[in-house]
Amino acid sequence: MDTIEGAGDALPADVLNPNCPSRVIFQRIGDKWASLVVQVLADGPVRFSDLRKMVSVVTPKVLTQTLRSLERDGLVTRTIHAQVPPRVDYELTELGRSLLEPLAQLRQWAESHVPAILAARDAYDDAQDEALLG
Amino acid sequence: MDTIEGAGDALPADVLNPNCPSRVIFQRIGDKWASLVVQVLADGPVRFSDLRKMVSVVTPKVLTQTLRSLERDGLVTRTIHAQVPPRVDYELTELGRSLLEPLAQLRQWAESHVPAILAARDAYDDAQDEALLG
DNA sequence: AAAGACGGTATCTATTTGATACTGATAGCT
DNA sequence: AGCTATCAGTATCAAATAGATACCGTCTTT
Repeated sequence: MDTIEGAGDALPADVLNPNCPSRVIFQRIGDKWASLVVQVLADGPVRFSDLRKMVSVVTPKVLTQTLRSLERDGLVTRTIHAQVPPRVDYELTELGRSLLEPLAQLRQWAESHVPAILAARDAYDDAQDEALLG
Repeated sequence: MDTIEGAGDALPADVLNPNCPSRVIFQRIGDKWASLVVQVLADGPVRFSDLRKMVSVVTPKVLTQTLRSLERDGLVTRTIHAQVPPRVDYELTELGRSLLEPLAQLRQWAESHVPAILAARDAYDDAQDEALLG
């Protein structure tokens, strides 16, 4: 397989090509809200208003955008129930569910390394302050 | 542990709290360029200009921003060599290296599911077009 | 008749990202 | 001496994205 010079063999050249599909997908996973929504849907269908409560502080516009793109990518289904008041359920597809495991591992990493990262931030910011104040 | 009502027990309430540290970290991981840079640094130190070539299309400003925040979070070190022309090497810290594994798994997922996602996109877009054209 | 639940959309502003041009130090060439 | 190139970034401005806030239509309940 082709590799980028200097990058070693671990990373296929593809990932670095801006037109490469896996890069596109990596950006979807990296979307600010998408991975959070996926995890919230882990246990079954959730309706729009409940999603808003669970993924607090997200505005309805942005939540809609997020859900639309997840739907477009086949990770989530949207089901309208003909009721009043309306009920729209969002649910993970098989594909969406398959994403839960790698996401959970990433979350695990995050949770176990939060202290180290926050400590690093504090140290860095302190150093910056000192440099500014002389 | 506290959980959000309706979310099941798999997801701790913390992750949904906007002030929760793990959410902050999740956004860093989800940063558009950060995870890419980390993976490019997997095999050892890389200098700024090489990073630009490898993570193609990223502008120097954005690359600098990305590197600064990775440095702040203790994932990357920045070493200036007193040379001319200047040489600045970026290298993963132990903490940064520990992120490689979960990232690799995510990438693996991405690569093996690209076809399904692209197919879903095409189908979705076709359906949209049809709806518009009547 | 009035108010509320629900799933959004519309509009406007603030923040982030990106394109492009440029800087300062020095080395090597002519 | 003057010209050009390398390198690691900044500066400046435009474009895309995220976010705050207000509003809509349908129906039910009070």
